[in-house]
Amino acid sequence: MSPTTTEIGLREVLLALIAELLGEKALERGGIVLEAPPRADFGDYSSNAALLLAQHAGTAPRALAQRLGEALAQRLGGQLDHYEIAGPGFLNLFLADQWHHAALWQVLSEGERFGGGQASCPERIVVEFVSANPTGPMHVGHARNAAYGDALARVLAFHGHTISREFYVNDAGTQIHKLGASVIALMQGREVPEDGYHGEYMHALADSVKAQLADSPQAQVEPRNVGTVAVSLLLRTMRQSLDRFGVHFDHWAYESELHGGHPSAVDQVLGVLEQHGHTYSKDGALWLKTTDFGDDKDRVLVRSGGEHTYFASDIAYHQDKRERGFDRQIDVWGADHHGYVARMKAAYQALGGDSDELEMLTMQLVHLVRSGERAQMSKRAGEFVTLEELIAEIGVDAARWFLLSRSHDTTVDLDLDLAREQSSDNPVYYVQYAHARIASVLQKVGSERVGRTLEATPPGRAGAEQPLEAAERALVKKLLAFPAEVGEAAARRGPHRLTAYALELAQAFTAFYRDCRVVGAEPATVESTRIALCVACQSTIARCLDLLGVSAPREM
RNA sequence: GCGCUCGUAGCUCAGCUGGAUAGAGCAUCGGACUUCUAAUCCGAGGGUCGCAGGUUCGAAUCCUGCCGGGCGCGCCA
Repeated sequence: MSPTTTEIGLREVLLALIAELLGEKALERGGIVLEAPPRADFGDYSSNAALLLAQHAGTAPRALAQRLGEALAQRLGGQLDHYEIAGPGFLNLFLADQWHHAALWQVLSEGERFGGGQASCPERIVVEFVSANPTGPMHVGHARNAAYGDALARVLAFHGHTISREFYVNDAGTQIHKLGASVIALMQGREVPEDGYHGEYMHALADSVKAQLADSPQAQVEPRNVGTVAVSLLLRTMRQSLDRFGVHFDHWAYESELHGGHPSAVDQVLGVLEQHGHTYSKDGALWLKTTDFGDDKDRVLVRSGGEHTYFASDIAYHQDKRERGFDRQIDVWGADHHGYVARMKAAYQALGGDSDELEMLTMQLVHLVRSGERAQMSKRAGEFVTLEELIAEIGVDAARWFLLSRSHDTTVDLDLDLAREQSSDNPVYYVQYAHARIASVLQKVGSERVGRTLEATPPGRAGAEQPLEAAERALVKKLLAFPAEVGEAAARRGPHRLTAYALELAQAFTAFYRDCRVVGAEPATVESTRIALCVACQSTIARCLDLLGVSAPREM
């Protein structure tokens, strides 16, 4: 099959022509795009190449566009219907139905791989996300973090990278002591200390800890010990919740392990920093000179009392990830951590790392909206909406979809009423419904007929001469946009783009379904083309939903 | 006060490494149902892209200032 059949292929042809006409150097000028223009009368694809290269070529933009157009028309032959020069020098391409047919079969021939594996430079990437403190249940903010981190990991993996998902467990330090003290207080029927953990879940937790430690009364009064038991119980439920949410981790990294051994990982990393002269002592504490690397003040690593700060553990954890050989580290953090980015990047450089290899993405807040009113989450224990409650109320699919439909750096309003609605007003149901509808159509067609269509070799794929309906062309083009969407979603760390794309694709299919009957279409070649469209569209919708972690039901 | 971030339709948000008449969903209004799943579809209205300058052939997009919202500024985690 000719490489000119896909959107990407077209771009390659165009670039090759430019190199031939103007020399390789012309391509060094970036920004040349070939994209679906905003209006249909600007053609199927449009390029700004002439605008950008006119100066280099020493000709007027429109004249250069004309040259490119002529050369392209010669190269593409019957696949190009015609081209136009528009505005200041845009080259607009109007592709023939023959091209659309070829492109559709190209999509089908790629099968499961369609849109994936395009990363030009595959990397080993560790994505650390959620990492909720194991001192209480996860709330809606964690749900967003989980949905985002997981979808990002899926997108990056599909794009061609090797991904490890990690959850960093803060199971050391004073908070565990506090948790233990709080549980002990409850077990003994006392009030929870002022600075302890309150909240409804603590009572059930205390009961569970008590049951676990029933046969060792002494162990029930040691805060650190009780805290550790409580953490393991909480972690178990967190893991279960995440499991139900469709989020799985490859590795659970425990902060406590960074403190074990002689010397511990933390001690070792402090040694490295000291050795490179990035630390100093002041007021009895050990400081890291993060200001040398762009932070606005230096940070404490070891407090004057001798305890390590959380920061010190975190540096050790990032060093550990470096030593495990990842090319890139992505941390997905809560909104309240954004002030932490500069110091962590500084520390990473102090370790000898390249700060570009470390990306810290901070998630903005989630507001729940119910009956048009914002249900603010309170930080006060016990009043937040938990991940479990969110799943119970709107289900995993809707929860993930809505949490993922916005960019991670903007606050999101989650409308619980809309999310729960099972109608076309609800985007997630609309997309799933399109998928189920295709499954139904294909079932009506029959697997034997579908198989016959897909197995036909190119010459047997008659129908390439059949003119296409507008809705068919539009659907082919929407399908072809998928690889670029995946590429953008991966490059910009923005899986939310795929929710928008999935909706557009579902809309394109629905328009096609309205205008073009599939089952029994005459002649058989037309039916074959439509079956092919259904198959390609179904698998692309399914792929999109899978990348988002949303199910793609075959019937609804 | 300092730092980061956001400000786009009535609402929630895309678009932001500069491109043509700024998009989607919801809401509103007007239409369509002897269908391959109506859990649907078609159409319409709705915008000084916070404000003001600057850069240029061209700015929602880049730069500066201002206004407004959010978050963070500990030898807490």
